[in-house]
Amino acid sequence: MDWRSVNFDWNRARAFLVTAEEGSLSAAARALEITQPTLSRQVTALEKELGVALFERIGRGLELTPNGLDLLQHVRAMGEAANQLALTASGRSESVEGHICLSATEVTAAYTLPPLIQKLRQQQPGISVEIVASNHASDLQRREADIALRAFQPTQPELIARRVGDIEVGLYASTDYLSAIGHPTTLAAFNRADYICFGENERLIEAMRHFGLELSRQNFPLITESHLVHWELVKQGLAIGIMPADIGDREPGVVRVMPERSLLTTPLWLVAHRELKTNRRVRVVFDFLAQELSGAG
Amino acid sequence: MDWRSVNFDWNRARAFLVTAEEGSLSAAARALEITQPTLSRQVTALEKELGVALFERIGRGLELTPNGLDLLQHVRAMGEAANQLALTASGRSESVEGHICLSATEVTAAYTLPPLIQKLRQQQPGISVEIVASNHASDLQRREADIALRAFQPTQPELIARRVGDIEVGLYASTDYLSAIGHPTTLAAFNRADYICFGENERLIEAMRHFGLELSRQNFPLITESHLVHWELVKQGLAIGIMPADIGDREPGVVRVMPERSLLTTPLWLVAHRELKTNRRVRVVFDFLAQELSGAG
DNA sequence: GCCAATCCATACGTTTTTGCATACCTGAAA
DNA sequence: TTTCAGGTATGCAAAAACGTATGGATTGGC
Repeated sequence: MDWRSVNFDWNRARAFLVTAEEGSLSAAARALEITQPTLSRQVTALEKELGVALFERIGRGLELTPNGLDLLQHVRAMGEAANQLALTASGRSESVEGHICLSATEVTAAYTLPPLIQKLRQQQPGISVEIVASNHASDLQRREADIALRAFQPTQPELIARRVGDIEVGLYASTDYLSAIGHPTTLAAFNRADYICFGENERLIEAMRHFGLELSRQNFPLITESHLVHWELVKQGLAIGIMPADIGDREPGVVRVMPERSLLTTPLWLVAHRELKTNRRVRVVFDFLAQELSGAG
Repeated sequence: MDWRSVNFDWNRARAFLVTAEEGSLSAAARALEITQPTLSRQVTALEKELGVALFERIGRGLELTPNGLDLLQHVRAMGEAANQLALTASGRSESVEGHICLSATEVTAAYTLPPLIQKLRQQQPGISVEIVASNHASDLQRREADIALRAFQPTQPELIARRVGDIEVGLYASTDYLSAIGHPTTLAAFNRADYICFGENERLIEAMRHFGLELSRQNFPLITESHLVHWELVKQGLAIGIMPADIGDREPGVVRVMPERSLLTTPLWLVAHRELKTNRRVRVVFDFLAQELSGAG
């Protein structure tokens, strides 16, 4: 075969890809963990090598030229393949020692995972753990994490999932707050309380309606995307919030609202990429978490 | 976005691809125009970086491991995208000076192209020309050539083609050979002559049958894939062969067999990749050849 | 309108990579 | 068995790429 057209510096293509996606040389250099002058030279060299201007230097930053935009789709394809290569290669590694990245919601990351990770690290001291605490689902396909804990079953066929239990979610308030609003006991009384909302969470409002509460926008004077900030607001007596029962019940100064009624039960899924499940280290951590969460749940 | 899984040395992936496809480090190094030790170190470094053994060093050469085979498909995808990148980038170049690669059959390359290229180089001294003389169609998609001359219309939509004339093909023999077989004049007499065959060319035999000749395997004692060797055999009086009329008629000592009858007329197409046609140099050469061949044909 | 922040390009010393020469190995043929 | 051809790995000097430091330029906020 003729390899002439493949025989250019592929690292320069990578430099072009990340620069275009990140929008600036500096940001791309940070992402690739190299310095900005190096990346600048790589991109310039690629432009010279191809004989095509990829970026227009305008003021503070770069802008893709029409030619650069045309060429970007091909380096994107290279990047996708490179990503798959790295993913599959990781899946072939049989080493238990090394790094693993877990993704979970803030609450799970803050309250459920720490004791499990402590136990894991006693059993497997060679494994270092990174926790991505995020309330949106990480993209396992792009390997933003190796293993994710999610409240829903993934639909993508390239992901494998195991249901490890159910989380009962309840309404919680500090005793101070309940005193301040006069120790309500009826649903009608709770309809006049303040609640904390997570952005535009329709599912949560629907669950509350099903619970029996008739809440309007005025019931949500506090909004935060951060579940941990939300929990602090609850603990400090600003409003009523929601929490997994096993966590909320452990919190002194906070009590469950109408504990005899169930607000919401959500499943808990362990998810990993199919390719990565062939990696021994991922398999070990996955099975460990599955056993611990199932046993505890 | 998270670029960690893309952040490995892409040149090492290229080294892996070409080594796997070529079958040995030495061959791959020749293809990439680098030295074998360099390539050896790149492949070794990739294996170490991924933590996966790609090749098994087995005696005289390398052999892909099962893991290497799995990973090969992804670097193949990277290579395809890299190829498209280079192709598209070349198409964006506006420089007239530079190199261009023409593909044609041996006969066309040897007899039709030389005067045209001479004229082209007088008009455009900055263009250097490479001729790929091959009797199978070069893969313009993989850029084995920039422009091809073909006897048929390509079907791939990514190729653009222009019909530049028709080639009349006739049967030719040396006067010495015709004397030796007794100056035959009838079809029946020519049925007892010797002919030269190009491998398994059904189309040619069908044309001869349509011409009126009833030939069997015994009529083809000489076989060669090389059209030029074939022509030498004709000139040196070993058998009857075929040739474009304008070339055959110019050859002293060789005459056309039954010139009043037409053996075959085949179109001549100029073909280029759609992406490359936006390259000014390719456009210049393409249009030059189209004009010259149309005017001459 | 000025200042701070951010970004890109260039200069120079250092690190990494490459090419050359060479040693070593295997498989086939004399 | 010896020899030879073709292939892979290692030592060392040259070349290329990289990081640090720095200058020039523009945007956004006060």
